[in-house]
Amino acid sequence: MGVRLEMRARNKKQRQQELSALIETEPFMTDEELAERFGVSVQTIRLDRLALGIPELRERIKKVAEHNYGKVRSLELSEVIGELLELDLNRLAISMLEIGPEHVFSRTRIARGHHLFAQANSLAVSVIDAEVVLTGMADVRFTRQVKLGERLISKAVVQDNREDRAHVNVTTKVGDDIVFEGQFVVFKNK
Amino acid sequence: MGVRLEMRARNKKQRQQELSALIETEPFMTDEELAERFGVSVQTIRLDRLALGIPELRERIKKVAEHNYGKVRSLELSEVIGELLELDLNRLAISMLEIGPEHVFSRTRIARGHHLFAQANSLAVSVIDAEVVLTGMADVRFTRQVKLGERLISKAVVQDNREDRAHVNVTTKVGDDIVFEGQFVVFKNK
DNA sequence: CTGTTTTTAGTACCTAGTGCTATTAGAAGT
DNA sequence: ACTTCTAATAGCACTAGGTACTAAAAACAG
Repeated sequence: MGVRLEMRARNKKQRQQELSALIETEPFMTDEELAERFGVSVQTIRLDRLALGIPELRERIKKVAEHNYGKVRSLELSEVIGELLELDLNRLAISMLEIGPEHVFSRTRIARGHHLFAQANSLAVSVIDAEVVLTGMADVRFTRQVKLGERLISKAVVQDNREDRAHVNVTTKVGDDIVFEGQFVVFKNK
Repeated sequence: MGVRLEMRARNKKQRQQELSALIETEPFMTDEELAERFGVSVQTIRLDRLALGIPELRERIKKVAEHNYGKVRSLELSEVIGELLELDLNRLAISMLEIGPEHVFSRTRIARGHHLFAQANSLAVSVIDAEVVLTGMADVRFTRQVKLGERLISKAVVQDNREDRAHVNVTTKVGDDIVFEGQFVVFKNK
């Protein structure tokens, strides 16, 4: 293997790496557009995709559609953020949330605080048995950074349950480490 | 117009209504599958779609994909939740967030607290000029319910900016009403 | 100049359609 | 019975954005 072959190979390799990255960030490009972008023929792009196992445009679009269809539902429309593991109304609730790429700062891979808050808050709200429950106040502490891939186990315990409001303490752990603590005051509208 | 003609027309009308509804809830069906479902020919389905202005499968998939793509990006991957209107580093920042259906409890159409928190938290973090900024503590109050369609204007003011941490006050309003107030303590990792 | 890799070109085929032009079935009006 | 209408069906040419395959050209190493 000589220098030029290595260089050619590197050109190909580099193009394929860039192609992967580009399609990841911008999945809605046809082979023709990609070919123009890289200054190669459409066939080369097809070969690259084949080599990299990247499906065709329509499959990519479909994937995004199906994926996000479920994701938006589970992230935004479900009653509890995360997966509800236990629920003893007016007493205690436990949920689990796995930190994925959508939860972290891309640069540091550390989870954004509001996702921990969201898990805790939605748990505090759902542990209370009433028609309408809304968060009134919250006092929260983020005691340790949470990284990509970690599993957050959140536990909400009802402290004081009055007619119109309740105090709920939530503690979130990763393994044995406490990463989040919060006191929530929630209001009930019967 | 006789009885039979009306009946035929009703059959057509009814089928078209059902078709609209079906495609709305299940947008990933081909004309062939739809034809089978309704016991008519593919051409009839095509005519129906034409009459109802329903685009073809691929366009429908694309729409879902693009829609959710932008949504997940703006909800989960952007640096600031909402739209950044002003940024004076280490002093003040303002953002706007319009409450859509993805932010509310479907039953009550009231915004979930963690979205207000997310807007405020991300603003408090982004107003600080440092390599890495993470939320350490937060003390928040939700002073008024926020309903679907309302626009939240969030204002973050830096109170105390030390070497390793800063105190940021955030106030969120809908029009002149204060709906959220929070004190955030953020930590800097230089 | 030869051998290898890389790239390009071209063909047949596929899906899920559009757009157009018949044709057929069934009922209504006369 | 004959015409007229609507609804439904059928067929054909064409499209985008591909797959899968074969063949040829280009680039480069030794």
